[in-house]
Amino acid sequence: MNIKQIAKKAGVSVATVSRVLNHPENVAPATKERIQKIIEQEEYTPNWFAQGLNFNKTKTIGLVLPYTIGSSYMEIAGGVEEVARQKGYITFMCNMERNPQIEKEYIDHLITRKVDGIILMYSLLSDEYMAWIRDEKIPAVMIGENELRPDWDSVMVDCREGAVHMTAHLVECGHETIGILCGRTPENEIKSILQGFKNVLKASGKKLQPKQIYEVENSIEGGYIGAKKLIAEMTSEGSEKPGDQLDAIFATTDEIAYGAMDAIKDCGLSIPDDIAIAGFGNYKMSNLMEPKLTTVEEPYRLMGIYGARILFDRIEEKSEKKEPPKHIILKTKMRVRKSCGHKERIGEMF
Amino acid sequence: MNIKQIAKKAGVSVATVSRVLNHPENVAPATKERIQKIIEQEEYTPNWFAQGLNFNKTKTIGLVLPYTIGSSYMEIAGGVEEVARQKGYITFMCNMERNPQIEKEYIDHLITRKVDGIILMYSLLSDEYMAWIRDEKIPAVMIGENELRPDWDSVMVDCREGAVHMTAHLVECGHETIGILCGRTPENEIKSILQGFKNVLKASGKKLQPKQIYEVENSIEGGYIGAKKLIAEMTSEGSEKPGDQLDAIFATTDEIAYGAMDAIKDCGLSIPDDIAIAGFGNYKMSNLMEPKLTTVEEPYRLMGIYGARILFDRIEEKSEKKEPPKHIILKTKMRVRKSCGHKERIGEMF
DNA sequence: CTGAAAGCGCTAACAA
DNA sequence: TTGTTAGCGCTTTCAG
Repeated sequence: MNIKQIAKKAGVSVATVSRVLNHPENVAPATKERIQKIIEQEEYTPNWFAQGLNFNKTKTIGLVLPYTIGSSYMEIAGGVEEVARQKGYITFMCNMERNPQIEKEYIDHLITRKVDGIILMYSLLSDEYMAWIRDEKIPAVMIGENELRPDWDSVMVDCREGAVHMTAHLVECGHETIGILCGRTPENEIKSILQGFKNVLKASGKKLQPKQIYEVENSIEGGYIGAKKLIAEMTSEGSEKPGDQLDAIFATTDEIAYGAMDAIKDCGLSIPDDIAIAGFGNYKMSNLMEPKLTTVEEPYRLMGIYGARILFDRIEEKSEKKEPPKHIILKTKMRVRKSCGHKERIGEMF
Repeated sequence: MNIKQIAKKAGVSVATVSRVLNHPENVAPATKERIQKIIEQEEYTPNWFAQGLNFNKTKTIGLVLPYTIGSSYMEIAGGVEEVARQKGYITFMCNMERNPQIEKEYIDHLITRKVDGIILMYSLLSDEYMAWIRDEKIPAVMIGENELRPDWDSVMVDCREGAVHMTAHLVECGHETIGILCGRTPENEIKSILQGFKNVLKASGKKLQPKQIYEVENSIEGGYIGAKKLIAEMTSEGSEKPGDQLDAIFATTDEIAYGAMDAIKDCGLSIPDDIAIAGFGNYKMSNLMEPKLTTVEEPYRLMGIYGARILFDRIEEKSEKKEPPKHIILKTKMRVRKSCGHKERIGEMF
């Protein structure tokens, strides 16, 4: 059923039908009602392409994310999707598998498909490529970058501060030698965690040898392997107790922490008495680990919601006066549970 | 940049440009190359809407899912998305929040947007509504239905068999009284699990009172609350040990099992000595629980991959001769770990 | 308040 | 091999 047939059925011209769809105030009430009834009866919906050809708008956004697994990503995605749905938009899900090549291909697809806006989660794109997106004049917002891109709207988390709090907590719990398992985005996100970690250790006079810092895959397996290596590395020669030189492990991701916990247990060690463990993210399961994982909560869903709101503000923005880029920095929150051995202050801090 | 401008730059008609795009074999090599060079230079891409208006194809599919959280859903989604990407398609993610109203709205959106096909995960739609989708002549495949819809392509899991294996295992481990925590899709999916469970109990002469069967939200919280109630219900009057009449809990979902484990521990009970616990799904974390969770593995990713393949077969199918609906039934796999107290056969069964 | 007709960018049938 | 032109379904300007 197309507009012509509706027009014929109503005994009017296509222009009039189009008007009741787009400018109903310019149609005589009687005609309008008659046409509306027919539209309803026939379940007529304007052809998407024809409308697009005229309006160049799709009520569609693209969401590019690193993986489809991983609760943190999906919570952010859920936040985005919720806002989009409320606004009447529908969302393309683009799983780039943390591969910049795939990310680019997807963005090409999105632009070809005339999405009204794009959200880039933990993007891997170079600045040159971003410049190209800018040229396409399509609104985009970045979520989860850690290095600020001043030219782009973004939502980030103050990971450095989170790491500072956590490291301070670890020190306060009496841990002398703390190892760190760094995973996550290849280049940037761990940087600030590591920075916060180092600063606090330095300030509190704890030693930090290079071998205490370990880079791992951001996954349960990565955490397992990394912890095993770290423990092996931190064992005195001839000691029968593995990891005797290590008091605690700070994992830059809860997922890594899960794997590390498994590894510690596999070594016959107890958490937190032999080795304490701290995570980052506060994934849903962290509260069910044994012992329950002390971690830094990141407000994932909120990141998605804020990101989407900024995007829709841009989309609806009158193109004449563009506001300068917005940068939202969200705070983390300590979740002190049992895995770090803090005796008194179990509960929530900060 | 549009086709007209390219044509002018190349000194040819738009038809010729269109030809090098769609039927390059019908263009003289020299002209073709010249035009291609210009297309590349100008980074010209045909207008999506104009093309759509002619082809009525979008290289786009829609994926409707119950939630964006929950590793099982996202694994299925990941499988779909992978196949779609390989085929050059891009996927709309429609989170219906397990609400049939939202599901319908999304499907309307998808149809309006002229997607080439739709995948419905754990759909809540009535048969009448499905008939309406049929009228729109848009290919759709169902993933995760349990009641077979003979008219529709579908990928399902043989949950009944999985439940049979698990229940048999529980019995074999020596558990007399087994409670079951039913969650998941409101109406259908648990049905066959429950059926398998009942059959085995009956066959092995175990008792099964109504109070051993408990319906819960399909979530960690649901599992926690449900287990608490179940335990309370199954405690002898005057007993100081809660749940003394209960030997094991079968959760129809790993998520429910997680919550239940937490509840059991909170009661001061040990797993599996006081109460054993079994799950269903084999989510990623089940291997990290303490004790490690014995569960029935569902091949989630595969469900997505198969579903997508069927869909693309349909999409590419010559409309003349339609093949009859395909129904793929995937098998589950036992993952015997520690939470059920089986002493000898730790490892994999079946 | 309504209709005729041009145009959005592209494809393909038909002619040359 | 190439060009001309009629659509695809809709919106909107311009007349009436």
